[in-house]
Amino acid sequence: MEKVRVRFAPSPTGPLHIGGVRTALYNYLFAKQNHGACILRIEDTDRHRFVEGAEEYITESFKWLGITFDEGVHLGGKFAPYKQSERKEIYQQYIQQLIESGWAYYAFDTAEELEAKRKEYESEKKNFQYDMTTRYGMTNSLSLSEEEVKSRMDMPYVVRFKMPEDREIVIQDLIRGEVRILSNLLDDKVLYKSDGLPTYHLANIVDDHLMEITHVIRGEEWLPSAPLHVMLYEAFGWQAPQFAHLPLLLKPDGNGKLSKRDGDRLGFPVFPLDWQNPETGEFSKGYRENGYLPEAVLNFLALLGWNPGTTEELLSMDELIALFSIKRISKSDAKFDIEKARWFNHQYIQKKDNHELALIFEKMLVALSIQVALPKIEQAVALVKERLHLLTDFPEQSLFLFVTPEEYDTQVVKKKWKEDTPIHLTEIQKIITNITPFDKTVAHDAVMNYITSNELNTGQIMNCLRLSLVGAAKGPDLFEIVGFLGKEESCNRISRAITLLS
RNA sequence: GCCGCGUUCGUCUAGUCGGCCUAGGACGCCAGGUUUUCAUCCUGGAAAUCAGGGGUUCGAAUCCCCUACGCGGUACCA
Repeated sequence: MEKVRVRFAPSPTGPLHIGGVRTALYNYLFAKQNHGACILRIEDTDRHRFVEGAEEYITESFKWLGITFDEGVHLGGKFAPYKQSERKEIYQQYIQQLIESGWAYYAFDTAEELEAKRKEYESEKKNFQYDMTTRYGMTNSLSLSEEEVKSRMDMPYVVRFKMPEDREIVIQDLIRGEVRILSNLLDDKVLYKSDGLPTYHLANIVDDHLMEITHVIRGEEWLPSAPLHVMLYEAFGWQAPQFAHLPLLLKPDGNGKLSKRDGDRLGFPVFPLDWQNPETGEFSKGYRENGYLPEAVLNFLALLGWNPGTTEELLSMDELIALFSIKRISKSDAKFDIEKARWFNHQYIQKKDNHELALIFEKMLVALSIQVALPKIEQAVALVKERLHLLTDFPEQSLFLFVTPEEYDTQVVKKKWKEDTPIHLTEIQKIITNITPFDKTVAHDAVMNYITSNELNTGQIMNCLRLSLVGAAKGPDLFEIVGFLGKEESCNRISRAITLLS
């Protein structure tokens, strides 16, 4: 058995959130570093919140990101099944054990009764909690006689944990150190629902134990229920795994957890892949479709709440695995910064092979009904690569290389296009035409020679030439463009500009 | 309300058990340079009195206490 076994256990209630991706990444890095196992478990014990397609989305996201699991749904493993809805019988057995040992009890209070109770307390500015102070006044196997309990067993009921009194529960957290809480403040959580399925708390503890999980690395939102989990391990007589509660990812502006709404509002993705909710039709964009490279997303995410202890920030997956350490995870929440994510993406695009990029861009061009041979695209990549922050920047950065400009930037025209411009451009066109064999360097020298010998304004002429070829005052080196377009197309564009702008 | 966790430049963070921190790096921002254009790139700069207040100490961002603020939790959701 591996000495380290971790798990990522999402609930299929929607697309995988970017914060979840980071949690999964940390689990993955920790497992790989320790030659352990990383498990993917689906926690689908809430039937009401189940969303069609969410599980497939999660799987596909990890596939894109390059995070692999050693065991889990779709993968199998020695502790299968890895989907909680397929493990119902297992939980029934364990909840029975808890009832028999006196750690849990049946409760018959209906949702309406509980709601009424809460309202009642609320009106007195108090908070109702199903706990040691109230449980004997409620309808459960603690307050009812054996006979009464028996008679109610064919009606819906839940099973609650009987939180022990006067205990100081200590959680040893790998990130936060010791966290202490008094058991008297805790409530009797429902472990088993009336629909025959366990709640997260029960299923989670049973599965982590059965699957021999050694380290639970999860979001800080779980810290408040960690004492319950610790007590459950005690109730079962099991050794608890080690805990590490991760700081949360916060929205870039203001406060609060990063949510889908923030992404929509601020215009950046919060999910790895595009997602459309099958029920509401609501659409959410993903990093993949927005032109991010998975390695950039991962690198950026890894550094949100963790650092290697050096000033190096560009880290490959292998480097992350080697360098990762739970000790270096920070305690405080991190605000999400899409600008830095863009910067990482820019860096990774520069590292990426031109041919690989060309294959990606070929599809984008096809989608725009532009057919270009792959070697030509690769050539274009070499020209515009360094100006790309997102893969999706490619079309707008390179379109003029493939398509003759339809319009000319009016600002530039106004500023640079003079009365004698057509005369000079016509001359330059002749110069270019006469170069055989055609060569961009020769073309450059010849044009420069024309400009200097006629004592012309270099910038003004060059900008007009650029305007003719590109349609705007942007783009890579002018003669690289001329070289890319070739003699004929370059001359055609010059003619066209002269006609349209004079 | 109650419980828990947290608090260093706008943001991500460094700051190994107090002294080398007149607080370092990165993103972003600003300026200059390179480029006949734009972007990239290079150089430089502004930017945190270390949340505030008390201690302890020769000496504190680093230790202790209090306060404030932020976040999380408080469901038959995970």
